[in-house]
Amino acid sequence: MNMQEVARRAKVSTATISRVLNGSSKVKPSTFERVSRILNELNYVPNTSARTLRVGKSQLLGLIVSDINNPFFPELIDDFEARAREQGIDVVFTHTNYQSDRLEHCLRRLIERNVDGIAVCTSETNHAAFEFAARSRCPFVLTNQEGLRTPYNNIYVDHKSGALEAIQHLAKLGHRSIGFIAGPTSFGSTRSRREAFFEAMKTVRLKVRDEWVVEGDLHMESGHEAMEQLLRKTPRPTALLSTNDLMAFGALRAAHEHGIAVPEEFSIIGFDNLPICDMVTPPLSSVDIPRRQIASHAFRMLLKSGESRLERKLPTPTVKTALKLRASTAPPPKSGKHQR
Amino acid sequence: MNMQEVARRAKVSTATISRVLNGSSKVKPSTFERVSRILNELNYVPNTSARTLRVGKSQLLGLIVSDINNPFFPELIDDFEARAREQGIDVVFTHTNYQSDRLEHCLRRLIERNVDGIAVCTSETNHAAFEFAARSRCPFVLTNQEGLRTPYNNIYVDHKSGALEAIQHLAKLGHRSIGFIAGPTSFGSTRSRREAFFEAMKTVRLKVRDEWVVEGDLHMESGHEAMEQLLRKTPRPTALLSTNDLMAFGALRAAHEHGIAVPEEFSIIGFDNLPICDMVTPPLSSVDIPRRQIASHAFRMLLKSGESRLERKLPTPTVKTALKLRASTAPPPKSGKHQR
DNA sequence: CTGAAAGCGCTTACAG
DNA sequence: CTGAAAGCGCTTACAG
Repeated sequence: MNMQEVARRAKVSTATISRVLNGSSKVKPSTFERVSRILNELNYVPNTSARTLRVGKSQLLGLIVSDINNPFFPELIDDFEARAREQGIDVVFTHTNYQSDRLEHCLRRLIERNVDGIAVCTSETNHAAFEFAARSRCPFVLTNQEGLRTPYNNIYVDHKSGALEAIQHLAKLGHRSIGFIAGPTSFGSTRSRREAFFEAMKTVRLKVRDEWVVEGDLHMESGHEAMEQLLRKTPRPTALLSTNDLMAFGALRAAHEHGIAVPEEFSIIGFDNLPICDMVTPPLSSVDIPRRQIASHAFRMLLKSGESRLERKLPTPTVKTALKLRASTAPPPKSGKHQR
Repeated sequence: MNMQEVARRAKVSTATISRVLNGSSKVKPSTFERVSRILNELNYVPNTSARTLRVGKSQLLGLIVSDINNPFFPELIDDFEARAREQGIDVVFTHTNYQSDRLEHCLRRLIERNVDGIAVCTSETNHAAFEFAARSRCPFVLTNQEGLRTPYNNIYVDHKSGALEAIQHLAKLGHRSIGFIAGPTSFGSTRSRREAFFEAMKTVRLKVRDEWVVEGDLHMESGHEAMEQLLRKTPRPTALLSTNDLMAFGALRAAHEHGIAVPEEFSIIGFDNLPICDMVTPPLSSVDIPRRQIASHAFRMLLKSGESRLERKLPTPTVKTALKLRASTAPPPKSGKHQR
């Protein structure tokens, strides 16, 4: 059932069918009415590929994330897709599994599909891939890939605001000995969280002890192990900030296993503010990354750089992180080591 | 940069370009070689819309889920997408937010895109929508929507095997008083979990007390409330099965707040086996729904019903559920009510 | 092994 | 307000 067929049955040209389909105002109301009815009766479904080929726009956006199994992403995807749907735009979704070489492949595939724009929400980076995308003229936007000065459309996530809030909160509770579970240095976002921690400690005039900075791989297990390491130190910290929530959950588990009560004997703050923070015991305080805001910015930027066909870079929005307080922090125990 | 342009530069026809692109064997090796090189130099990206229009197949599959924020779905999406990628197929992803009227809209949009098939992984049902899809001739497969006898391609999830394992496990530990947190009756999957619970109880010859069956809305908060209701009963159960993990987490939280130790004083088993089960305290035992298996079946069935253009229904695979034991169950306290 | 040509199903500038 | 016709960028049956 194509337009030809409909046109024959309605005794009009395909041009008129097309006009009715697209709600053109220059169709005589009675014709419009009649064609609409026939369209419905025939259960006509237009062919988007033909339309895309003709018009050059697909009403499709691409969304690339690192890892759909990471609970950080669903809300971001949700928000992006909801905004797209409002505008009658579909979303092709793909993920790289943190492999930067897959990024180029993903971009290419999306560009072949004539997507109108691509949001790249990955931890890993691949400049060759970005250059390729730029050459193709397909609008794209990076989230938290780069600092403020990059040639590409970009959204900047300010990790400092949230890290400072977290450290200030701990300091105000009386903590002087604060550890950090760091992430791999290969990702921009984990690097900037590390820097944010150091800077915040400086701001509140607390000394960072190198042996209290332990590196994990972002998974829960490595947080568990990092916590065990921290607990073996003498002296040991009375609180910690973790690069992400998953590792903080591991730390929570380790504390529990060692009979250390959180928050009474040890305070923990995560990073990400995953929905699961409400489900663990105690509920985990965490620095929120405003994923929905990020998604909305990305969507708007793609829309804008698509419509205006403009080549120049759009202004880079900055989104702030902020501490979401739950129940995993308290004043430090009276005299750390001798407790119990 | 289209094929015309490449053809001119390579001094061959577009037919030859197309053959090289598609790896046809009937091209003279030297020509193949030369054209390939030029293709690379020119950074040519084929136009998939044109190809789809011409060939009638899009190398695109649609995937519809109810709710991406539900941690049940990411693994399913992951598996489906991974299999698609292996075959050079992209996935358009969309979700209904549990609104059955959105289902038809989603299907229509995917069909307009000429997707080669659609996997419908939703809780809600909409028969009008399925009929519409069937009329369109676009292959689609439902997961756990229907029983074994339906005109549509379908994957059957056997909740009984897992529920029985769970109840048998509790019975073997010595539990005689087992409650159930039910889900809404509007979803097929929650209905069949309820039936599976009743049947399992019958099998182990335990009586179900109506006042120990409490209904929730699948969210954590309602599990919390359900648990509080159960704890107020006299006599009260010593264990419970929950229709899903999220509500079981709520129950866990409620127990904790009321100073009831899980599993020493109360055993809890969930349904879904979400990755988060490992992150709560104590780790939650849960009936696993083999989502990756479901996704794989769905993918294979779409591939098959696409290639053979066959109209008849494919055989319905059955996937079994099974208990995944963690740490949230133990023998009941010696004398339930008088404990402590 | 290669090319000329038709045609997939739309939209739109143009003419009336 | 409506239609005839061109053309978007591919693939493929056909001819050579």
